[in-house]
Amino acid sequence: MAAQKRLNRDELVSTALAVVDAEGLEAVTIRRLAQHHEVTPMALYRHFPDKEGVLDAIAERLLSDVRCPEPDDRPWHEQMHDLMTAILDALMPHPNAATLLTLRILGCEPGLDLTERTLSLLFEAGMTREDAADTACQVLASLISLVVSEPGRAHGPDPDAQEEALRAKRALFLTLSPRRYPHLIASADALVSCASRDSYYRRGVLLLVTGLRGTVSLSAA
Amino acid sequence: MAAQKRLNRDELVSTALAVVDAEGLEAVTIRRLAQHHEVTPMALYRHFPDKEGVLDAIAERLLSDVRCPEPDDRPWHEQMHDLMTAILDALMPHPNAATLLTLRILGCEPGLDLTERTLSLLFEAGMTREDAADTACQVLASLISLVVSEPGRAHGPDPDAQEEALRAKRALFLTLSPRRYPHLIASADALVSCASRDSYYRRGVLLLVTGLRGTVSLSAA
DNA sequence: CTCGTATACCTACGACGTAGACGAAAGGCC
DNA sequence: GGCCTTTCGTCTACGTCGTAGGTATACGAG
Repeated sequence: MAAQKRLNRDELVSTALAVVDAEGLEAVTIRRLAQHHEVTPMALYRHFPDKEGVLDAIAERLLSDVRCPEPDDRPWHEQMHDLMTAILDALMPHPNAATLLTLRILGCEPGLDLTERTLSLLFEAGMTREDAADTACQVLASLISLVVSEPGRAHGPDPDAQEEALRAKRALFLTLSPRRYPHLIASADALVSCASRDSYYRRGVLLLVTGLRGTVSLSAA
Repeated sequence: MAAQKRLNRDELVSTALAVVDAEGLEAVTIRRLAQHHEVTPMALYRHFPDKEGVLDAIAERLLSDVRCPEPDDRPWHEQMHDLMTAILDALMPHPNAATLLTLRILGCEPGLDLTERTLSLLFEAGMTREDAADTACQVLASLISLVVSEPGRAHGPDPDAQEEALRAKRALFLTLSPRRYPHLIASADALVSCASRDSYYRRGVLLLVTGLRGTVSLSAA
């Protein structure tokens, strides 16, 4: 890839992210990253404490990609909708890496910012401290899981293997007993690879926002 | 642990699950499982195709622990509520293992059963095939993520290290700028370890069910 | 008793994360 | 320029991992 003598942390993270996107999380190894930069594996330890540190940095990169909308004076749920959409926009291109975020949001600055913003909207909606905390965690986690488990994702070394895996999955669905799994077979296509990414994510956000509005208003009553 | 000559697949899975629960996913190695059963590492390959196979089996075990309630003639959303609660009850004791489920639900029988049941309730609610498929994925993924990212979880080799990690996180929160993170600091306690597990999960289910009812009724209108 | 099959064992390989000591180069200060 | 300190990449080496390939044993059916 790049052949400079002086390593650069940001570029290391970029190639790490590229590897995750192309071949999955388990393809990220210290040795491979070093090879990409034509450098000894141990060189990376000048820039990261250990491999965990590399993964942490990938997570932070993803979170810092979120273009968090500024607060305005629209109702909280509209702002929440936009915030959630912004988060999804940042994560969607990196479904393999998104898994990393689940336990790392509160461990880096951009993650803290996002959480703060989410909490502030939930407070605005009238939630208590505890409810807001629990709910913020769930909302953020749900967004991540929406990306991670988007139907149609497969983890393989290369695109060929991934397509192959999809075909296999589809074939496997056809072998199921129609008596036992009628609904599953009816929705088979949509389950193995979602019909429209766009509507999948729009439904996801809608479900959460609707849930929030509903629970808030009934606890206010 | 057990010192029998004849290995037993179910018991292997049980000790694997025990290891995950106690020390996290990365502590599960072929060699350790073999050691627990006083056997050569290669012996395990008579019972699992490879390490992935072991993880698959753990996932399947978790899913088969779900005590799926029988269909009855209450409204769909009440049945959905109970189904979700049943799933959470099965996953809650194994937060470390729950991560495995995200990409494995559709890969084993108990997972298919659960998905079928979820789909059937969503159809009953009036959803289309595509909507039901997308929504079922999201609901199941959200339940899993609810468990995986329950506030207060830490991953360490032993309970001491985990408690230590919690203390560290709490301390880190106190160093945050109150100007920049007012809401986050206000909810700090609940974020680092949730006040009441019970209400955390109840809120989680409520949020989803409310969201479902809301989106269904508005698409019907 | 015999023989096929299932099971466990042994040996060995390559990839991984990373500790520790070392050398070279960059940058600040006179 | 000359020097010194800090930074950064290199080298060597260790222990652990997953697992391929071949071998030994024990059991059940004929």
